[in-house]
Amino acid sequence: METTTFRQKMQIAREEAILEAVNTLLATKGFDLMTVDAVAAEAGIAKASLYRHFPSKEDLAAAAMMRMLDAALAQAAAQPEERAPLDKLKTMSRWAMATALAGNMPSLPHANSSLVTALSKHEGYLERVFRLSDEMGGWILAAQEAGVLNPGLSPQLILFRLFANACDPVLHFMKATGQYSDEDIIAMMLTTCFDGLTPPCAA
Amino acid sequence: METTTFRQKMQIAREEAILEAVNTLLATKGFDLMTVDAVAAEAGIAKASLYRHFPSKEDLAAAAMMRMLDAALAQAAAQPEERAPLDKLKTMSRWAMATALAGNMPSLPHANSSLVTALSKHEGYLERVFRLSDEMGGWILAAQEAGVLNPGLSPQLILFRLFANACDPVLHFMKATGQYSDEDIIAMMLTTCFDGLTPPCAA
DNA sequence: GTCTATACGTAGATAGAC
DNA sequence: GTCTATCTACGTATAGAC
Repeated sequence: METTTFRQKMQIAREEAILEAVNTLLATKGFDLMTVDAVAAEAGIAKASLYRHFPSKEDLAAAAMMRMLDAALAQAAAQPEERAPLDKLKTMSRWAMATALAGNMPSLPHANSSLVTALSKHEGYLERVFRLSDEMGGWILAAQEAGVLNPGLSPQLILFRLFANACDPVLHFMKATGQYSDEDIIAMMLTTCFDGLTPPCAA
Repeated sequence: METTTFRQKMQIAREEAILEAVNTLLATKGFDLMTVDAVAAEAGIAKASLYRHFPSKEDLAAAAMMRMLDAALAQAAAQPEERAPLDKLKTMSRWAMATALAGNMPSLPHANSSLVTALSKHEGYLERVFRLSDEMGGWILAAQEAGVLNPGLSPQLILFRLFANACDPVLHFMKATGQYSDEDIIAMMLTTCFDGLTPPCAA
């Protein structure tokens, strides 16, 4: 059975290369402007071969999104048990923004495209989204109970805002000024997200 | 000269109808998925006639963006002189989010499309963006001096965050839950944007 | 100035050889 | 399983009649 196993490994490696290409292209050009030709070229494979691995452009993107969500879930799982919930949330947000600034965060189109409708029915994708939401949702509730997140806010709203950090255009605007390092930008985003634009408590 | 005047009025009315269609389609589908055929159909005009008014799809979108910016500038000009700078900023943000929730905020593609490159060289568009930025930038500085906006933050960052509110996906996520009115959502967005996610000052 | 009809390019997907 | 070559659909833009 060694042959089969080897072939499987090759297959997985090939698919990993494809998804890496999709990831980059989804991050830089977005789904609509990402062409399957470009994915094939970037992955160094013929387009027809690519379609042997993934049946459609939507499946291609869905696989890349799931890959990113798996990375996020791994980040979540890697959080030290003793870390405070609020710090877990900030760490997740930091990771997501760093990924985005590095050009490795695949982003969905805002508007109704074929992709969103496909994803909204995609089991594997939804399962991962829910799992990540549950985990972070737990931290949010804990942080609210601990009094370090505003208990008056809907946990859902907080979750959405944290998710939205990953694809916030402000990240790229600030980067485009050329005045700040990625770390600077992330720090500013975290400060303004959690503490707002108003001055800190006059204490 | 009445004939000419009448024709001009007709021309303007026709172009207004076209831009209204573009505005809606840009808001719902985005630039890439907006087809010129759809614009023509929505405006009740033949595609070839449409190209008599606007030389390209990019010009079409640029005109819609300028129309939106003019509306924003009108909002800015309509602010009562005596209103505090911070309230002027909030009013602008409220207007932008209400427009977005109503499906009337044309949004740019994040990624590099033909539109962004076209807009980045478009005089009329840039002039309006700068004019709006200057006006709001002045209010930001005043609010920082008054101590109601964090003086430690870059005014540019604050401006970007306010602009980003208009196209924040959280708006539509919250709307999709069906639990909140537009006013509720706007209030929540304003609170979290200005005061953050952490609890209010313990006073 | 508006229409119908069409040119032209391109993108997603497939056929069929190897 | 991978390739080259191709199909089909569609989107931007234009030609030419009225």
